[in-house]
Amino acid sequence: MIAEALELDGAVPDQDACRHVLRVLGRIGDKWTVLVIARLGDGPLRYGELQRAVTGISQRMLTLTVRALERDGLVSRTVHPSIPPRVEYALTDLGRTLLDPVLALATWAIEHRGDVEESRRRYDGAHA
Amino acid sequence: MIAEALELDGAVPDQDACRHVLRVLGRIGDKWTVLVIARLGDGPLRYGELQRAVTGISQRMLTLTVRALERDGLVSRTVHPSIPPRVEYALTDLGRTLLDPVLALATWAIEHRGDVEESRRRYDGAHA
DNA sequence: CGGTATCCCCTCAGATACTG
DNA sequence: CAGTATCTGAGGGGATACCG
Repeated sequence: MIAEALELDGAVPDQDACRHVLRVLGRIGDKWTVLVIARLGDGPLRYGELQRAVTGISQRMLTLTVRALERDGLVSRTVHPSIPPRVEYALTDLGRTLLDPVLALATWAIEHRGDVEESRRRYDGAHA
Repeated sequence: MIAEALELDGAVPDQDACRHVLRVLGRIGDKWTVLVIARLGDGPLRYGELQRAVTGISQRMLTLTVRALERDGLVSRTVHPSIPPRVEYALTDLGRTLLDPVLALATWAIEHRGDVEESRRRYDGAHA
């Protein structure tokens, strides 16, 4: 079922579309992207605010993450030419459309957390 | 909005639940997991069938992936003690509940693929 | 304030060879 | 057939220092 969605056709799998989906999944699954998107989901933030909001992220990774999101059109970067400089990041309309599916996955993770952890305990116990 | 879902409460962010969600997202986002789940979504497969179905996966990565999925209770592993050995992998009920949210994300990726690629072209052009 | 540049570590994933 | 063991290279990510 997912295989069909990923490949879009029957005979020859659409490797290209499939890899595109995987790249998006990889982006979503990386260490910081979802946290940044989640924070920006509550409204625009300046660079420093964003760094404080996403606990533990380094300047380097924050910059890399927002740059990648900006390149993909999910986040906008607005420079206010003042002293000191003021740079605001916000979700674009496209970025906001990502909120729902990501939230669905987060909800799944929370709802089934107990099941997963119980399964892990059983597995680790059995394979001791 | 997602921040609230990830953290579940207001005053003190639930770092624990948040990290759990991130671990699930990381698992989903890794290179092979979704492909394996997608293939098993069509029905049980043997080890070798699975490897042929997931183009390019090495024995090592297939084993690591299915072991992790088994540990989390998303995939079942059934050994038929025959000669030659026959091991079947299948989605569990829990694993099947993951299909919908993952499909939602895959659908988003496909629907908005054009937007993302256009944005990338503009970004790369502007920052040349 | 909002970044870049550099170094370095350490995990992840591929290739290869071997086993019950 | 269904794995395990070992080696190796690439790159993700932290720490630090510096710049407009």
